[in-house]
Amino acid sequence: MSETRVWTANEATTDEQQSTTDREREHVCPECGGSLVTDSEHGETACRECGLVVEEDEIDHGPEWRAFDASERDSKSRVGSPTTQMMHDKGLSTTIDWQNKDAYGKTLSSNQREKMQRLRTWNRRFQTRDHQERNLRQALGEIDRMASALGLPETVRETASVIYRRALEDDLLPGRSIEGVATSALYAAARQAGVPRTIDEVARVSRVEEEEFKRTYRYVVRELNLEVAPADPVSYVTRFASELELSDEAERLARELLDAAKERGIHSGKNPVGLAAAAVYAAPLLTNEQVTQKRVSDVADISEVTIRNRYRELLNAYDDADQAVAA
DNA sequence: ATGGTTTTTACTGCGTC
DNA sequence: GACGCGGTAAAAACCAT
Repeated sequence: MSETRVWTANEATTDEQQSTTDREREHVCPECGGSLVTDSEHGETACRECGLVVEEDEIDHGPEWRAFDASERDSKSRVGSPTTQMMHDKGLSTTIDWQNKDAYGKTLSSNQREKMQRLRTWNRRFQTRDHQERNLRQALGEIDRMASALGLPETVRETASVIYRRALEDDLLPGRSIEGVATSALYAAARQAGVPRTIDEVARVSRVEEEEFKRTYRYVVRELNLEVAPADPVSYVTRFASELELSDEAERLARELLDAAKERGIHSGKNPVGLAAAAVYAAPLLTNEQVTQKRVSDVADISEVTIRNRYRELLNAYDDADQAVAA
């Protein structure tokens, strides 16, 4: 899988660095041998004779947004955020031309020139002062986008934006990416709201690499003294169960297993996601549904080994609890 | 930096379909 | 023979100090 990606990447670079002779060769129509003419504006090369369009859109007009799997995400996430592309000029802000000409190309009177100069000054001030605003707006846009992708409610987005603002005010941004901090804010907010998403889930919809995300998250939590309690394993059960298409009975059992484990204090120090994964693996065993460790491992992003270790503990704790009840 | 704990990776053997 | 499961050892990641 990664083979393919590397291959593609290599192709792309060699393409870009293609020698002029190679380019020359491509200026002959493969269909009729006629000469090709390139319309650079549209990045389209067509044959003058037969009209065959050889290459459409060879020029990259913008970033690739969509990633269809993990490896594509890796290769595409290098692109920046939309706003770096959309910076003021492409967006809504106005730029005032430096030439002292009006719209018809006539030169302006000295009176008008002074006026324009003042406008330019204000425009520039406005734009620089706006820098923080834009930063914030982009971050909030990112938070919104990711929250939607993760199905997180409005309240979580609000919490996330509050966290982000605090990070901004405390000068935590210099040295980190807007996306990274935005991602971290959202992850923290979701956990605080009791609707946690796994690190993998969040990383999957984020534009930053998982490593950077985790690093930034730790940093933000520390610097802002955020109080983020360990996630409750139960809060993952519903999602995992539905992804695995478990019966309601099994899902209920999974919660029960976790409750039993909680009472026995199996928890401390263990990854809550691992516990949840183990529960949604163990529960269907008891209800005679077939779910493989592999499937759970894929859904929860937890290794099969960990699932094995945890689910034994879960079942033991459950049995103990049973006996306690019976006695 | 360090040490202790947890998780992952990689490899193995065993039983079943 | 592939698949699911289980165990193990060593590496890696994580966390508090």
